[in-house]
Amino acid sequence: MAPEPMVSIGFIAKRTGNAVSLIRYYANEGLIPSVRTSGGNRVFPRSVIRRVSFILIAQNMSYSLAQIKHLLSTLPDNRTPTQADWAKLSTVFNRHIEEKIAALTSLKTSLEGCIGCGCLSLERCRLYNTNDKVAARGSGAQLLDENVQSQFLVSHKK
Amino acid sequence: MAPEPMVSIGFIAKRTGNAVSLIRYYANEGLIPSVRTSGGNRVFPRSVIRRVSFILIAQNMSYSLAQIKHLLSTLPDNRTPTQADWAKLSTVFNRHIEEKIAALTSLKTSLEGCIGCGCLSLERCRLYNTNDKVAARGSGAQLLDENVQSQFLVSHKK
DNA sequence: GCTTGATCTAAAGTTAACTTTAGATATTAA
DNA sequence: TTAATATCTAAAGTTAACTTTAGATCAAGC
Repeated sequence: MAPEPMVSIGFIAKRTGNAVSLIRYYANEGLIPSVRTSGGNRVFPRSVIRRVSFILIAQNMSYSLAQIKHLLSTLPDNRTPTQADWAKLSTVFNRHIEEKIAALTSLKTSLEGCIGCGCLSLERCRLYNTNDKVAARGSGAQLLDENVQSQFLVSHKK
Repeated sequence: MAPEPMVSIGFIAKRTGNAVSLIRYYANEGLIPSVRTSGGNRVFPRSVIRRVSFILIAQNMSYSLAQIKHLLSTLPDNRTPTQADWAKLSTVFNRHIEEKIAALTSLKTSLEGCIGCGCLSLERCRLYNTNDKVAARGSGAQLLDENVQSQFLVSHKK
């Protein structure tokens, strides 16, 4: 295989629409691979653009950087990821997306059933499978559990 | 209407599964209404349980507290929200859920089409409508725009 | 060779969303 | 009434995810 062309940090920043400081931050955090020029500047394989874009998408899905780092660890650091590498990662990711869609769909149904109508009964309102396995933000945030959602949907019962 | 029974901060905390400090924090931030006893302790209408639960659900959907405060502003502060009050809020919220589901579905389709298969062409991969109107975290986080996602999905093109 | 712009490091600053602490008062239960 | 428990305030601390700053070096074009 031909060696992949290396690009500067500014190039990555521009191509992904981010600040240079963010790319440097990700590099320091070990989220994206880089090597140094003889002068000490970082250079990146072009494929890092994909990696950064993946990070942004995953963040949008409420993954923490720690979780993303873990996800990305299935990609090789020492060579450019192949189609197969990305496909493997994609499979895991896809399952998370599906779970998230299912959770939202369930939440929507519950809201419609419980708030939209005049329903006041716990029996009809109780959620079954609304847990969101994906979202979780480090310290403060908790996963919503069934308990919480039930209370939201049922608390009008005196 | 019979006056709604008032409950303590500890009661709200326990019922919603949160720390007392969080309930106090929300009260201070104006996210939930409260009044004081003669001694200075906060007391809440029971309906605040719903409100807190709503906050947790909305946070799980990546709303910031500022956005949630805005959403909740359609609920009356001076009286217990009626079914109709919640239904109105629910309508807005429901639309956001639908948008989010649509965005995730689109992302999923794109991932399957672009990464799962051997597709390398920009034409077949480009996303059209994946913007997520809901998520946005104050300072650091950006909305994913079409640009970023395209780059992720297409960057293997040399 | 020189100037200009890009990049470097290390450390400090920022924001959101909380929690923790300390010391004081309120409330409840015996 | 008294002890135990709950709550209060104000201020400081915490964590994640960044950005900003300052002063120095690198790299590119003329």
